[in-house]
Amino acid sequence: MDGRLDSENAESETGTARRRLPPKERRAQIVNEAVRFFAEVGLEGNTRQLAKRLGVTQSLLFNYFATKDELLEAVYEKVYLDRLSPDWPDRLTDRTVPLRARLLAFYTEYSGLIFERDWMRIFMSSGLAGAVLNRRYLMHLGDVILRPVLAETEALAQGDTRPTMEDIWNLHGGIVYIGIRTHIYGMPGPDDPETVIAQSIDKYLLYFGIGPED
Amino acid sequence: MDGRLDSENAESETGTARRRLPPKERRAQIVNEAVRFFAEVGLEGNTRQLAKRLGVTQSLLFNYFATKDELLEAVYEKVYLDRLSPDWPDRLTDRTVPLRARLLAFYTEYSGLIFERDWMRIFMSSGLAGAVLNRRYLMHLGDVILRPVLAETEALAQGDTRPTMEDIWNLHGGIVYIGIRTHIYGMPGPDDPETVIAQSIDKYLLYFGIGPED
DNA sequence: CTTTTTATAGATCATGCGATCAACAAAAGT
DNA sequence: ACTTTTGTTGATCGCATGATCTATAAAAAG
Repeated sequence: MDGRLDSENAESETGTARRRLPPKERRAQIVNEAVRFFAEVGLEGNTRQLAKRLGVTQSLLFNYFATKDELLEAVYEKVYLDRLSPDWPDRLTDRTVPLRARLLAFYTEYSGLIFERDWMRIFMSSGLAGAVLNRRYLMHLGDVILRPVLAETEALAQGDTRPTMEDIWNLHGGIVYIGIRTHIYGMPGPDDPETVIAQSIDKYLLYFGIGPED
Repeated sequence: MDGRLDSENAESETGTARRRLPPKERRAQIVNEAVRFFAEVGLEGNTRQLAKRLGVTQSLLFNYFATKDELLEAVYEKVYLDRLSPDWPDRLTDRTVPLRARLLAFYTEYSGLIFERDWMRIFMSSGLAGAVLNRRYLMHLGDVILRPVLAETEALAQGDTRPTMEDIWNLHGGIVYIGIRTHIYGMPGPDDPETVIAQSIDKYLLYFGIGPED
């Protein structure tokens, strides 16, 4: 259950065969395992268990991070970083491609990135804890993704109902909720998320009178 | 900040004017405050702080609940109970009323109940912690609300795309996500949630070719 | 008024946790 | 080979927390 050893950590059962790693490497190793660990047990998981998983002393952790909070910050950064690739604003506003195709491309890729247990759980935990990075991430998402989507929808909307940011949040929320259901609540999810995502987008576009090929 | 006294708890500044309450009353008082407390600080909030809020000794808590977990169970029950009034299955399937009106009635009332900080945060915390009550609640919701909605939609759907449970979850998730955004992530929400809810429902119905008056 | 009951307080225990520090040993430098 | 550097350990501190237990006093019972 717990005596989990990293295969690379060749500690034999006899005693402590200590391995020295270059600081960068060890730090990365710690953060990587910490992501998985805190995602599983919550942010209040204790450092001793984490150290045990790493096959390392608890005190070693404090050689790389002054406090547990500092370690958690590193976890947040690791998790949040590069989750939104910087070319999406451009791709979402590339009007040579139908809006439906753009949205579909974004949300299939994005959902592939975030419908992941570690990410989902840490994002939710840190959100509950009021982490600043959390809000920053959502603001960023609003700026570089949702706002462009709003502009693109506005440019194509046919009826008299104009889209608002709330419509985009609604689209977004409906999709993200799939991940919440499965990874936070532990409920069974859809067999094929892509289909569900495509339908979400179609519902959204239909409401504003936008056809699949614009 | 903390020296919060219940108005009914007339402890003067001089010393301990202890008040004896009938067990049922005190128990209820503890659970009520515990809901607010754990919603704020998370499920790992400590019993001493909670006791302080109640103007009561920490040891008293353990006179009413053998363990902290038992107290948390009581908190879950208190929070989850009567959140879904039992007449909704009937009202949702009452075909003398247009489906749009039924959905609107349900979600305006339901959102009024769940778009509340305490509920939202405890539901999310307990979900993350893997509480059984959480999954039970969602199964229940699926059975008594979402499944009927699916049946009603099926009966009225016009096009060739048939609705599935995932469509209902998508509608539901998009609406619930409003509460998550505001109360878990601490982001600003819509000025008027009812409008957003109405639009969600309209999107949903439009997709299946169902008019506002059926 | 007296006795009995019991809700509550106060002190304390046991443990788990974050954090510290001196000693050790594996590399790196010479 | 010897010295220096530094990644790592092991022991330990201080504190917070859940839980226990006995004494107390407010009601209830007689």
